[in-house]
Amino acid sequence: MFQIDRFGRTPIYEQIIDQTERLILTGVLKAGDQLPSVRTLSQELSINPNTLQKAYGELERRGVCVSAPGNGRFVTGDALRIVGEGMEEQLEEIKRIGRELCAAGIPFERALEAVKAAYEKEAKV
Amino acid sequence: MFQIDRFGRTPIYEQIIDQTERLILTGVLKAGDQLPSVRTLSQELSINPNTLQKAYGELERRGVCVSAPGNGRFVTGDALRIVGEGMEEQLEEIKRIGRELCAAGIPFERALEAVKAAYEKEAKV
DNA sequence: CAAGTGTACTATAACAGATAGTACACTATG
DNA sequence: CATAGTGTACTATCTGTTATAGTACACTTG
Repeated sequence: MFQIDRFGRTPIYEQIIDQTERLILTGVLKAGDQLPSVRTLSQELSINPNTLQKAYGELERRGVCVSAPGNGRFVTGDALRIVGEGMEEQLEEIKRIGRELCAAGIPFERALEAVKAAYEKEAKV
Repeated sequence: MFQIDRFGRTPIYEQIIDQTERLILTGVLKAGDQLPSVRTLSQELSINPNTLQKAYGELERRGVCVSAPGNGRFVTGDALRIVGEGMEEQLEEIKRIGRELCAAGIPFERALEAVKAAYEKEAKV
């Protein structure tokens, strides 16, 4: 369910956050679903419980999940909307890269193809 | 000529690298041009000479510039080509984000508009 | 009560980024 | 030659982030 890359630059706790949000976006995790517990997932991924706690804490701060102490941690009803809103920033990132590509003389068609390919590939999956 | 953001996540030396390459892409810095010296630029930006040395060292490793000890540091003839080739990675980044946008339910048109807007904005400048 | 949950806390290690300071070698210029 | 300005090398230190280890406590369900 989760895949950790220990050698990349992105910290583990960020990978957890990203992948959890991704699971919500793709509908694998729905409102009310229980997230894997800190202990079990930390064992499964061979990471420290504190690292996981940090990731879950951030997701909670964003309103993506809530904790029920003694019970578990669950996806909120707003999770999908909240995660979706974060995509506006991604659009800004695309614009930033787009300007660089233009400055580099990369034709608009190539940038367009990249986005198109991404949508076609994602749609298949 | 250079703008440093001390509060963002991107390290200073990476900002120097990015901005130098950007200046080459936009034609502000051409083959044979001298780069600002380690001492003067470090004073101007209020950063440590070592930090600048690190940035310049990486640019040199990439073949973007060469150092002439006792004389200065200059943009190479291959600089524009080398920097341009790095743009392939940016296209991959766009694909990655594109897939996320698709998963988030952002319509293809919106992603397309973002790229289009970037190219139009850059072309004006 | 027992097991499983979240939470809090301290301590430690490792690493990256940045700074400070010093010293040396080279080149162009006056 | 002397000087100023250039690149280079090196050590040491500081800071913040990331990750780990270990312990302890509180809560809920069965």
